[in-house]
Amino acid sequence: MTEHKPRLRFAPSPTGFMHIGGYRTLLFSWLYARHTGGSFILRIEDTDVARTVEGAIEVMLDGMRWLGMDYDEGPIIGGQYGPYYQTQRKALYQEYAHQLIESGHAYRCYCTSERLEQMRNAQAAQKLPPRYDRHCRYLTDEERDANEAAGLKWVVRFAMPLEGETVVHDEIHGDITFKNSDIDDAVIVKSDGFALYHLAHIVDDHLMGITHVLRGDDWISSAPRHVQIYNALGWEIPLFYHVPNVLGKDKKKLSKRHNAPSWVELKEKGFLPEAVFNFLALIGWAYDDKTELFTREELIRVFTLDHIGAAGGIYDQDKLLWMNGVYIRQLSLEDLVERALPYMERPEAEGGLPDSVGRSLDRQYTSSVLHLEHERLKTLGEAAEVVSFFFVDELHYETAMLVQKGMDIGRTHAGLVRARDLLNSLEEWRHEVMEPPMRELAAELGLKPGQLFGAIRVAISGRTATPPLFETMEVLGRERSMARIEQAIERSA
RNA sequence: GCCUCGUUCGUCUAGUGGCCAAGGACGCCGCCCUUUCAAGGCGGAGAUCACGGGUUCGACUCCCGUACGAGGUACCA
Repeated sequence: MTEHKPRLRFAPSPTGFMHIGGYRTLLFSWLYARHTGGSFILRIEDTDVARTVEGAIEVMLDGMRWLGMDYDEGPIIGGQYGPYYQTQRKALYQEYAHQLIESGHAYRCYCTSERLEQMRNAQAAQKLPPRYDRHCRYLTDEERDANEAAGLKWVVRFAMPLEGETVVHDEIHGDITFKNSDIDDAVIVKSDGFALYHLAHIVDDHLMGITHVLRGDDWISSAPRHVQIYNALGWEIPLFYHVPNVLGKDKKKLSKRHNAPSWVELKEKGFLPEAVFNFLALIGWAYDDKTELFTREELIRVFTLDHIGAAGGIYDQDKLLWMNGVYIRQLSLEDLVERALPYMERPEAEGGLPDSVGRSLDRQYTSSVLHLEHERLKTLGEAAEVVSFFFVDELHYETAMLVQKGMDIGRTHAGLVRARDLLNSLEEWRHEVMEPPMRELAAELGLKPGQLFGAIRVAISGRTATPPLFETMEVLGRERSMARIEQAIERSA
């Protein structure tokens, strides 16, 4: 019944940790599958055993989970088109490789890597494009038998048509035409018997009934080879969408070493997955000329493939930061506390509160602290730093910070003394109660509110920027606030 | 080198022949609000739509070329 529904796949290879650009392409496929009610399949392209990195798949799957993307068929959960690891499909590829050889579309190549290297060097010297010279394509039966008898190792190469053109129909770029003579005979099965991407993904996509292939546009150059293989096998070609890659600030393809964060880093910095999800959807895709804040459900509803652009987009962390702030502000206070707590409670070295602060944090108190900081936060990760003065016993600041613009140490001291006395005389420790008389005091002292309040702000927090002063003091508590003002009075004496 | 793709404000982008002397957002600047910092409101700078030719009554939108950028050119994906 889902037979004619779209089936999309994402096929990562576990050769490293996938960066955020990979998730963007994954997101597009996932969104479209969900938009159409089709299926989303995950397939692990692990044929390059030598480069496989331990744990890469798990981290990748965790990233999907973090971002809120599920899949209908794939590793762990399986599915009716499995297995979903290419290393477990080896026999399948060999079968089709054999079929291609039988039909004359592929051949065994016995060239050694030494010979190939020599050949390429010679081509480079003559400024020719490096291309396999098809030496083994034209071996006689006798030569072939001799090679086999000698037990030479071989690979399978796909025999590209020598003449003519291949047109790749791409839903984003339109038709792209290649001269067949520009494309050499690629290896499709290695000497260890494993198929390469060029063969494996075609066999899999076909057998798994994939209807839409979304992949990075760096695949365009090998796409003509793929259509030829589809043709040779007599299979229907899925719709191709070569989506633009996400670029780094230097406009180069993202690479983990270089300029791309992994989802783990984003999580550690305290970006919300829903913000990252929203942000990612907007690189290379746009709904209209103004809407850019979307919930997951909205995105699923409005996401279509025809709005994907053709040009590569740069990953702009500043905008992500802004969007994350928007999402944080939309959180209820309870949610904020719930989600910020783990960040605040991690070790100081990892960005948490100073280790001197006992864990676990008092929820009620943290909640009132976060209430004040809510609209000021851009990431969950920065919470600890910004609110630490609420939790710490000792404040560290330069005495000079107490002195506000247009003030001197003497007047500051005097102001603090008068403020202390006034505050001490208050019946209630609520900001509405503190503020009016404090304003009067400032006026009486001939000071601007900021001059008096600024000094107190530094006294109670050790900082020049905090949430509104009296609310801060209310949360900090009477004891602690007065003790800190007292200290400031001593320091400024 | 060869092949291919791409090119609208610094960045993400809207724009599918007239609605565009190009709209939104981030960032930046200024003003307002204001006890600081944010948030919010208002305003501003910022793109001769890479350049040059066509096609057309009319082009950011179609075609060709050039430049620049990127990708590919592996028994990697």
